[in-house]
Amino acid sequence: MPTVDDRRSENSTPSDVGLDARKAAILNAVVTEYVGSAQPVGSQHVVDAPGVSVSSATVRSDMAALERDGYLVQPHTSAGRIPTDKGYRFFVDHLSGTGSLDPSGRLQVRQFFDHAHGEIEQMLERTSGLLADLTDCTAMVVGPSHESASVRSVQLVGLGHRVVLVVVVLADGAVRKQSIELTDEADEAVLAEAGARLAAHALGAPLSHVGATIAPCGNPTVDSVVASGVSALLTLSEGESESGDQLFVGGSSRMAAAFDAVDTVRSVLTILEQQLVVVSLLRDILDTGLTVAIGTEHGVEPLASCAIVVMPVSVDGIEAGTIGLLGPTRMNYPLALAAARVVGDRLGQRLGESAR
Amino acid sequence: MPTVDDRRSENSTPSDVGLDARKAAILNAVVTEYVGSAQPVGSQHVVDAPGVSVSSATVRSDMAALERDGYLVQPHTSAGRIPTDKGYRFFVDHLSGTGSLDPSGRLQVRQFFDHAHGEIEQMLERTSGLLADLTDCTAMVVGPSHESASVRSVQLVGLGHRVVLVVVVLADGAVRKQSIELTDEADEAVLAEAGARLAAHALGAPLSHVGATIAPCGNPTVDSVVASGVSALLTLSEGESESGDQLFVGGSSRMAAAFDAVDTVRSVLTILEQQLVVVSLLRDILDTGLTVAIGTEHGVEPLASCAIVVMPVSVDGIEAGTIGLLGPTRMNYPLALAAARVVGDRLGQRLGESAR
DNA sequence: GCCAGCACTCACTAGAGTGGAGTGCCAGAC
DNA sequence: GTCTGGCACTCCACTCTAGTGAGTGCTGGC
Repeated sequence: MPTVDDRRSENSTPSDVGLDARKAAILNAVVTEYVGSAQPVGSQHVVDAPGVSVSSATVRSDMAALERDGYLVQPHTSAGRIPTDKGYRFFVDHLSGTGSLDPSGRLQVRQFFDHAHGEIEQMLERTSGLLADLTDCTAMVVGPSHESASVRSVQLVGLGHRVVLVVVVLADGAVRKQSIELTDEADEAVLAEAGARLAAHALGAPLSHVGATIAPCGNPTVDSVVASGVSALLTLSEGESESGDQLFVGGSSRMAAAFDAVDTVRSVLTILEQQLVVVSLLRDILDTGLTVAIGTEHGVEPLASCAIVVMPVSVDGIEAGTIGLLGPTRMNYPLALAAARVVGDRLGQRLGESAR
Repeated sequence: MPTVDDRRSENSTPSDVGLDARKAAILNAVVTEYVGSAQPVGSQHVVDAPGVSVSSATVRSDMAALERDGYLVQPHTSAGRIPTDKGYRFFVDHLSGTGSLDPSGRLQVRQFFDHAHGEIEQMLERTSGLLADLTDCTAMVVGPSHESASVRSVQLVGLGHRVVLVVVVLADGAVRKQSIELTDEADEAVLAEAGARLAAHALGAPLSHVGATIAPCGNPTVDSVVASGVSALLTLSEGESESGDQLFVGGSSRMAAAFDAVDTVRSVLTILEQQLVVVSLLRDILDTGLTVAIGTEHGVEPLASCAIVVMPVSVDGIEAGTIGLLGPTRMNYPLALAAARVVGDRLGQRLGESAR
């Protein structure tokens, strides 16, 4: 099977790929060349590629066959060839499984995780920047879902003059807050009492399981505060499910470098601004079992000239987030895959350490 | 003085502006036309503008004078005129003070604030989207600074197996968290005790005033937890000052529509990705007493073809954030100013309500 | 001070010509 | 069969050359 680093393909059998070894080598060479140059690739540029030891005439006839089969296109007659989405698909499907980063990239990753500190949100944000730097793609990092995390603590903090902050800590370390306005002033004792009752009510189960009602204790002041508190919890639960998971996008400026049509850039950026769309897009790709979605393979029309590399981040085998890399279809797939894999692994380890 | 809505300028005296009324009217017309069309404006297009009731020949001679004085430029001989930064500066300096939004924009703002809910961060984020929609600019919203807010609550929440979360609530409702890892397991009682000691230590003063040491209480387990807690507080304090205020950027895709040179777009987006740069840029502009910074008036070179409208958001007279609008120098200044003013006012009111 | 008229400038467009990178095809060699 | 060198062909990208028109500056008269 052809590998990323050395494109030896003599040992790939025609039957398992639908393309004989030489055609596969030619296709690989065209993709690699085109990714680098963004120019249609002619037969002459391919003859020196490894695995292709034939004349340009032979390459031409193979390229014509590849075009018939839908792997390549010509922008016009008498131009070189450009890979189609199907061509890219073949390319990524036949990459070796474990392409790795170059040394300087590996160093960058190591340094990043050695110096990473701060809370999870900050780390995810910075990770998106790291990935963008490594790959020259736009990076999307989705944080772990907190929907199933149980409530570990509920506390009421008075902010003065009838305004009270409900602070909820979840078992995975996430903190949520919601301010409520009381009808009457409440002193510290009342807040403590109400906080204790709320805690008893909500502790141990996820926010979504918090009941809407709570038995009154008899003290009307406390009961009214508790009622407000419960509705705050419900609001929080709602927010948790509707806003989806946290998304961090880094390096969106790279999209401007990737295309020269300014409206492509605009429409891609518009998509990136819609958290919900991006998160569910990544979700969808993962659900269909893909790691790379090329062109129209995902359904989002404005991203038709883009490819997306997705990598789940797992902590101790449990999925705890997603990494996504967005670039033009002519992105550097081996690099993107390697970067996503390495950073995803390290990130998973790191999250595991702090969550234990 | 010329106004935004009707460009009557007969009552402006030459002395107070450096330009006679007709020249000012012509300049206004050129700016308005150019903002709309992005095409150099010829003398013919200006003769019908209000305040200009002369022939194109006369307009031409005035335009030549305006060019001599640096308000206009020609891209090339025999082309129309384009405003210079100085021209835009004159334009904005002589706008009527209170341009207002069109009815549909006002409606949009009203609806937004009627339906706005959730905590402050979420609201600021959405506000940036609203502003971008209203003005077709990229919107930047800087949240209130929490640096001087005093600590209202400190709580330790065990997350299991030696990991403890320090949760700090500030008087303005901001919540900060920092996880710490203990050397030994600590039970609830120890955490409560340590939490109480930390609270006594930190309460009432801003995070930056938290002392680095705290007298031991004798119980070595508690003392070790307290020590970790103090260092967590210091880490938080550090984070507070170094990361600057929270920034929300909305509608960055609008920058792609604003320029047709793709590398201008890229360099502008690159700037927008740097929180610290953007926040201090807005700060600087406000500090120099400007509301609008055009072209190179702010020092950031990659934004030379951009203009920035800045509007402080104040709650009860105290500055509590900043609104910024970023667009090309040929942006719609009256609209941007009006939107920033209206949204800034409403946002200030809103923040006041919930913080009271 | 304003304006009609005039000569002039120069980006933009269209069309013709050219060079070159690339192709498809074919006949012959292995 | 498969590969290859050779050849005719295609068509983009580039250059060059008008031609067009929107725009200018200037001038002389009102």
